[in-house]
Amino acid sequence: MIERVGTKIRILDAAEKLFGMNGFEGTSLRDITTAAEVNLAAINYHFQTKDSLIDAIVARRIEPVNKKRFELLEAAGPNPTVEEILTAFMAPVMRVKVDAAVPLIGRILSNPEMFVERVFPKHLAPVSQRFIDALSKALPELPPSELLWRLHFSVGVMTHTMLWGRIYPKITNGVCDISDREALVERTVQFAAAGFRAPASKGSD
Amino acid sequence: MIERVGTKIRILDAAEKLFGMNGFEGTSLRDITTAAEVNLAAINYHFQTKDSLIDAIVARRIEPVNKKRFELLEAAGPNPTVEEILTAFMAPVMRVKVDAAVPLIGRILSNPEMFVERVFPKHLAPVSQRFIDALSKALPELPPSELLWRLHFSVGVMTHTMLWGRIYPKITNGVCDISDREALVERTVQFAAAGFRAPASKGSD
DNA sequence: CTCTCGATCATACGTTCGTTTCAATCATAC
DNA sequence: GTATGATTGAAACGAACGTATGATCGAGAG
Repeated sequence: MIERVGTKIRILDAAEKLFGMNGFEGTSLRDITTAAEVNLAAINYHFQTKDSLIDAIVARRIEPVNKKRFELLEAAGPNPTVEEILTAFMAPVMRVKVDAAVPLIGRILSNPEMFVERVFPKHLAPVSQRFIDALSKALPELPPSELLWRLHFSVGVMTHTMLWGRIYPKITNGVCDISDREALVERTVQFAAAGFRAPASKGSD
Repeated sequence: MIERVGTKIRILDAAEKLFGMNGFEGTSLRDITTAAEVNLAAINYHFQTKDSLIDAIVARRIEPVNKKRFELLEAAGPNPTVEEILTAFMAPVMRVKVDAAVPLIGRILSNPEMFVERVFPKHLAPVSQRFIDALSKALPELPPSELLWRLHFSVGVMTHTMLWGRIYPKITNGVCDISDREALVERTVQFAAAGFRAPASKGSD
């Protein structure tokens, strides 16, 4: 007898993959149940609504990432460098094992409405404050608003890379492949850290 | 008698605004015709399909931006600096006058499927090659693949900023407002230019 | 005036969506 | 065995979607 993994997990796995590939609005519950080989009503039975399903999928991937972020920041000691802070912030995202989760995270982070209403308040507000504190300690001469801008820019670097990882090699003849995640972490951290160390722009307060 | 601007332009304006706010799939033709105060059938009469309407909207904003990009790159002379190249690449996007077009451009650039199939081949392939050439001339010691990665990162900085400009101040108590576009250009160029000048990562070929 | 033709109108078509219903099924406890 | 509560199944609901249709409007030409 074939070991059949539970319906709930089958739905989560299929939905994660399809949401990542086609977006949240571009994926119907029927797409998901067909891929998961479960009945249509199973989604509403286990997750009530489509939005709740999305929340469950998001939580399943973001919570371990945030845990790892704190661990890495902790492990870097009391006075981490910019590179160490950025690595702690970015690496757990980029190292996500499940390939299907990579474009999904990109979708989440490039969906402002969903993010600001449902993801940020629940999952990211405490994380970001902690990292802002660490960065301002590592870069005491950088004005706070400029620091926020640059953290914002760094999130853009990370998000764009995850969202486009599946697509970008197609328009560059194979360059910019994201399969080597460790090289990716090094590249993004190096780029963002150099940006953080640039002289503050004149306009900042 | 009130001067009524043509139906076609009313549709383009309303659709641009709504697509920017709610995304392409999150905006129905009925939303658009209601906002534009035109009949539902007017969209199909003037633009045939929703996809064609999207193409028309994209073209209306991207073409002038690309024209300006070439002009700025040209004006920087035969050997532009990294900052000049990045300014030529980013500033025309960020200086777009129509406020509604800013989140729209963010939507386009954060929609890989649409972008790789419809926007990139038609509007951006020649532009990107030109800027890649200029950058590799300004940074001859940087391996080509690393240069592509960093251009990719820079697009992420730009895209994320435009997409989140409307949202970000809400979660930072007003910081990171994009209304001062010139300051924004300076900030992003400074950040990205520093990233480009970082030493090449070990993994690059 | 009448004719013409692009533009606009109300309305409807067929499809797909998220969600609901209720009967059928399964595992477990008694 | 039977009873019970959780899960799955087939089918349908109303709503919203993109698109199509055919009548009507209105300005310019003759």
